[in-house]
Amino acid sequence: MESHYQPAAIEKKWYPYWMDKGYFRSVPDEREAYTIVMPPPNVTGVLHMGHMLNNTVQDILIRRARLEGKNACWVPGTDHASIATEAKVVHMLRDQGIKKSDISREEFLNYAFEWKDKYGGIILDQLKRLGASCDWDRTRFTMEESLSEAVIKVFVDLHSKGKLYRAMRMTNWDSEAKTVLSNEEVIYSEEKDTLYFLRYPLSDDPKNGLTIATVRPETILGDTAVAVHPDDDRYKHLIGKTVRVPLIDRDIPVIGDTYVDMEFGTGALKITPAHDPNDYEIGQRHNLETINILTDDARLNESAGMLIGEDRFAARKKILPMLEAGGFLVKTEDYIHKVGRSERTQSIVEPRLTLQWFLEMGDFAKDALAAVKDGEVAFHPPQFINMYQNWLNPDNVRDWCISRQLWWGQRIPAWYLESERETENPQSFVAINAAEALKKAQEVTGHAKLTLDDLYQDEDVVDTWFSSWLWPISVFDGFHDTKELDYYYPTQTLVTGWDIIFFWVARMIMAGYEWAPGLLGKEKVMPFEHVYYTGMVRDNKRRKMSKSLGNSPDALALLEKYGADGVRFGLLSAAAAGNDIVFDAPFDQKTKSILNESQLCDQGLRFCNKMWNALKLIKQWELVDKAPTQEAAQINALAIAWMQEKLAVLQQDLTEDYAQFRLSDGVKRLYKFIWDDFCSWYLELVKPAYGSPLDRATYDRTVDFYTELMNLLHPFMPFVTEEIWHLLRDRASGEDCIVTAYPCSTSIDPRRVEDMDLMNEMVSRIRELRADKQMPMRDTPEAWYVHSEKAETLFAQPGTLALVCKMANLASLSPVKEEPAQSLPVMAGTEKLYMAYTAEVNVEEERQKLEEEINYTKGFIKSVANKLANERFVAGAPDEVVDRERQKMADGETKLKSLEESLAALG
RNA sequence: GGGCUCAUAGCUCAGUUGGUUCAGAGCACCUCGUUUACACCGAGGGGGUCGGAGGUUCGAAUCCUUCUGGGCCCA
Repeated sequence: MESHYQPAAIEKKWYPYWMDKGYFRSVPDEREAYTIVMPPPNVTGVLHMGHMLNNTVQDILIRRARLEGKNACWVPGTDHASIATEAKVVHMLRDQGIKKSDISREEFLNYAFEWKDKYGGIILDQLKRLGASCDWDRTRFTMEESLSEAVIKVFVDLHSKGKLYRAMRMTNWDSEAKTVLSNEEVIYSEEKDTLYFLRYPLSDDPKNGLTIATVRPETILGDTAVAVHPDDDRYKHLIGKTVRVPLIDRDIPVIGDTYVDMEFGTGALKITPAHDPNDYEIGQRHNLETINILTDDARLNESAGMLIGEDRFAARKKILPMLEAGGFLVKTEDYIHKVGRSERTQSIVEPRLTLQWFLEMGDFAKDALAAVKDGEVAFHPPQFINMYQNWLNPDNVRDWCISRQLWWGQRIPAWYLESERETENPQSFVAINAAEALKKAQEVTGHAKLTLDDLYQDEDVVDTWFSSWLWPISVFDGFHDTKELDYYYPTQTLVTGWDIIFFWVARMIMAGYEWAPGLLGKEKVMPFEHVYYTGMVRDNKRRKMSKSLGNSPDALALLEKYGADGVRFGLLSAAAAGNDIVFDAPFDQKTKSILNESQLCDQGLRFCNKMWNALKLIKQWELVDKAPTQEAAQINALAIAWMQEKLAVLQQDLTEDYAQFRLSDGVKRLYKFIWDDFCSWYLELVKPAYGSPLDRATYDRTVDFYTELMNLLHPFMPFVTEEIWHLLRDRASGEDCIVTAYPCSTSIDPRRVEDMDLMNEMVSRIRELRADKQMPMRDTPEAWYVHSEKAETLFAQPGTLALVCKMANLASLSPVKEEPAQSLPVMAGTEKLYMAYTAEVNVEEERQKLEEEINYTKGFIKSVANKLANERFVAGAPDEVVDRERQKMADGETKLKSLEESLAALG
């Protein structure tokens, strides 16, 4: 056997093996289903730390369910990611010298699908390296035919229910990509700008006027009012009058609105409803005219009245000297404010009114909120309900703009009359295809002779979330056929990041309650029972790890270096549910780039090595039928009984960890158990003396224990556990760790643990004393214990004395009444022991140590006594707390007595 | 501006209805050690007034108020 654990070869071996055996495959049967749908990563994605964490968690839950004998089904897939993918394809085409505007929609989509086929599966292959046990036969893609059909069906359904409408809305406009951006596609950051102070003369008294402050002087051409605070003494007399917009001499009213911040700028605010979201709202309140002065690529249009055709920034440069010449520019100030830029093109986002499809969210939000409040969908950790509630309460919820000006996505199934192409809000005909739309158009207009040529389809596609909100239903083709949906839905657990709690989680809940009842004929059907939120993976500066920042280590490099088990351990041990995790990959100061290193993952790899060596130890023992000595037999019996008891408790604790989704605690618990309890204590207990063999019965039990531990650890670290599981015993075909349910140990007698804890304490204290006196390992001194009820009960059990001797390396341990000559005392809890010590004792040093401990113990007793003397404590605290205090008092006094005796004995 | 969340050892975090005079773990650091599974190891050790201030309570890391400082969402 290799001296060190080698993850690479072992991981390469098991994954294909599991696949060949079909262990990841799920088909409906009579067993209980445990279903997880993977949050589909973007087809453009490459594996990053967030994916690894998220999918490790899902894999743990699925493997655990599989081991519990459930029909575990984990559905993988990818998301078409409209904007990101379209940007990638546009970029690729540009590299080939093809402009998007030069090709047709169909041609573009061909290129896009080609791109998807080539790169879209990369991330899924990377997940295999991590050990993800998905049912790959079920891999879905949000743009494939069945899932797209579902999107269209749902759109038509919502339209027929009257929940869709088309309206002008202030949207984030990317004037370079010529598309509306969703809020999450806009990145805000502080930028330096200039605040221009402009004077607007009063219409009826041009010598007077008021001064406003703006960072966008070119937009004055779209002004339709100036607003002041109604309580502002400087201006309130002007409300109702009109002022004149500089350069174009348009008269606009001065209005009063409490939105205005009197402290900011001059306290007077120019209102440009077409180009600012807040101004738009104020405009709505005061029935102001809305003048759009920009084209879709952010040039001034005819409505501006001047500088027509100039880009918005060029226009700003040109208008300033004109304002200055006209005496309107009062002054300028440097100004730092948040500017929104397009995530894709970096261009400054232009607020713009566009005609968009909207979905009414009021009823949806109500249902989705109720589902979580009533506990039908449980959040882990539960505090995320607060955020969810905040999002969905009626005051905050906003209708969902679902249209996107892109080609890559499901095209909106709405048709319009060619004859109304230029009108402001043409009537629409929504249907699952053009033929149906034509029928509708013929009916509605009364023109039976309309042909397809008289109609044109909406150019836009729906938001990607409008397909992914159907994911838990559509991956089972639920809108087409409910055979699989009946079995797998509702799914059990959704594992995702809290950053998409509203975009995705809430919307899936909405879709679930909207369509699953009709499809399945059930009253209320949630898409999942539990939502487990993982934290964001951040770097050591607490920034979210992302490709654009370059602060994420290379996932594949980490897998290479530490093995999948090591990385899984590292990620998970740092990841308490919901809390963000700071990943420890260090920065290289020279190159300023992140290193593909991690102490946490290294700890995981070392853990694998520890287990590997424990296996080596067990495998090298020589076996005989009967233990060579009675003492060995007795020690082994004690060790086995203890381990059995500990394992029963471990199983209970782990069950609780899973129930509460405390997976990080679970893996740490196993780490401690295997390292400390199993390796450092149990294996040392049963380890035969040098040159001696081990009895076969103990060996078998030891292999049983280790097997059980591998089963328990398997969901967390699948590869190393499968390997060790197989090397522990010869296995029949079809017998594998991944599918072998573990037997349930039951607790027999908790005293076994208490007794062992006491012996462990004694051994530790003696080892400490030996270390303190620098006693070599080969020395085996005699030792004694002082009579007490506890000690007598313990040592009456066969093998206990031998056990302490073996572990503390003592020649003997026997009862004693007086302090033996040439010995040193040691306390283990309330029990006193002596160890033979023949070398010179530094009396002064020993005295000082004892005095320190006596002082401490006295202080301890005093504090407990104070507590017990307090009537309100004795009366108010629960009985068990008071009893515990009394026990502490008694133990403290016993200990104090022993210590004082030792001090006296020093002379 | 509204809301959520966090602050515990040098670092990253536990601390589950308030109850030990030990506030835990891992890593890092220091000392010692090659004892026949493992130096990717073992045995020890240093290191915390639980962000500050006030309050409730017999008792507060834990509950309340407030302040400070991070992170995030929305506007």
